[in-house]
Amino acid sequence: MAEDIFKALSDPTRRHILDELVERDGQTLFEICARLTAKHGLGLSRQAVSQHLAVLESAGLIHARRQGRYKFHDVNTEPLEQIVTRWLRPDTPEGTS
Amino acid sequence: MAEDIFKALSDPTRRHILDELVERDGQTLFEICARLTAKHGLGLSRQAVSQHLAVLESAGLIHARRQGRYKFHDVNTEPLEQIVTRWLRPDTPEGTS
DNA sequence: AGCATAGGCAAGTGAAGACTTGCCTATCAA
DNA sequence: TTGATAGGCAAGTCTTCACTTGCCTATGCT
Repeated sequence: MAEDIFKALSDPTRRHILDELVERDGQTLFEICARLTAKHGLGLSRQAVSQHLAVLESAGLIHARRQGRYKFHDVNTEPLEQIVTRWLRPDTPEGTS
Repeated sequence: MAEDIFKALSDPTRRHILDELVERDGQTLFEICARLTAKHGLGLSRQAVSQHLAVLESAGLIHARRQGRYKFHDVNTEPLEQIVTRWLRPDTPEGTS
């Protein structure tokens, strides 16, 4: 479960999606598709991005909230702190910002 | 080049190798093999570990120094700071510990 | 010299995963 | 209620990658 975040980060497209959501939170699938194409030159199908979002969500890196026919995606960078406490600052008592 | 660190971190064995080297720096290939088997229950061939070390080195996460017939491996966690500045603390002026 | 140790190179196999295609469901507006 | 929009599901393809196997080089010891 905690190991899923590394699998999630291993794909460049998923990292671009994270970049995109950090810059502008709460985007829908179609918005993310459009911005990936426009800003990063990635010609991806909607399904491809949808699957990437599923991976990111199961890793806990984003959270999706449904609202009508829209589904908004919010980032959650908190799981990334594991990387810091695992290798960068191993002696940190697990809860220090 | 900077993106290689994510590919390097995507494999569980490579993460265990990092754990091992953070705990005890400067190990040889055979030492790492032995400790992966003993402490993590991984039955890997020497080549497998060697290839993992190559990936970690090309990602800049470890540095190898040859000495006689031994080759010692040292960790370098500095590339991991990119993850922090990319998503966790994006406004950090790129050089603040 | 000869043998053992420490490591490297390269081709082959098998599985994981990124992406597509085609079809289906749900919400909203006219 | 019809049509358009936003999203989901389930194969199928094709590439990447982890690992093995077999052989080769280099250093050190006796």
